[in-house]
Amino acid sequence: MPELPEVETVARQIRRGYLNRTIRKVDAKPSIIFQNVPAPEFAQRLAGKRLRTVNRYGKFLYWELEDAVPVFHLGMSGIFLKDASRSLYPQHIHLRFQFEDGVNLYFQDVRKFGKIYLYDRPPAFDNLGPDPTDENFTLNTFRKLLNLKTMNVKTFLMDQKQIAGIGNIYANEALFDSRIHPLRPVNEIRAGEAEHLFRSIRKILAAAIENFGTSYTAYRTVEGETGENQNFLKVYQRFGQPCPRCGTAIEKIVLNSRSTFFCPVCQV
DNA sequence: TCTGACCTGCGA
DNA sequence: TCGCAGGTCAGA
Repeated sequence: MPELPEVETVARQIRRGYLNRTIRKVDAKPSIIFQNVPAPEFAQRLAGKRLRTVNRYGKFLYWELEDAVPVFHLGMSGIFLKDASRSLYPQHIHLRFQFEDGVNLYFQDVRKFGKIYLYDRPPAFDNLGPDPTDENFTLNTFRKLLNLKTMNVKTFLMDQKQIAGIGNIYANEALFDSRIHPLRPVNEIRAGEAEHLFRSIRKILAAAIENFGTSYTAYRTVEGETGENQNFLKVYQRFGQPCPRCGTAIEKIVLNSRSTFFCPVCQV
């Protein structure tokens, strides 16, 4: 699934439905998605613990329980579901959390690119750049990040070491909104353009969160519903369709093995 | 900095 | 059968 808006949607829904509940039991299928502890140990260490906080940094979701902090990265196809009967791929459910009062939460990941870690305390995420929804992420910080970089701007936006949370959909959309060509070298972006891009990133991500994320393929909310933001995308997956601003056909190129969509007239 | 590898499902 | 899909790594 999942870029920042999808993970944020999931975090909010888990917070709303599960916060302060105690996990009675965890069923964990052995799987390559478990990174630093095997599935049985993961299950054993969470049993009996109360869910105190649900947090997100970039594309990472993490929970705080008494002395255990599970960290989830949803990869390309990881989703949480409260009702297993809403799963289209029950054979790919890796985790079931049984909370008190018979409430369940399932983790499904068809492609198994997701990753699950277990720590004693919240990680620092110090290998990641700033989260663009954080209030400490200012235009000034953004400008400093852009300086001295020679990579193209789309690669920059998707590089989690630079900024944490933006993936292929929202990199395309933010560049369209700010009228910047995806291949522009970062250090050649002018001050006014940098400010426009900064505002576009915040605006695009906020709107996507409002719309419960983008369901292009696998992503579903915890309720099992599709998001709604796919109805508002301007360029992503719109190759050949008219640019909503100027009517020119949207172009598609491959950049770092990822499809990249832009308007060849509006974006310079 | 680029490419392939990791996985599975789907549609052309 | 092939190419492609909201991601990230290791290794050339």
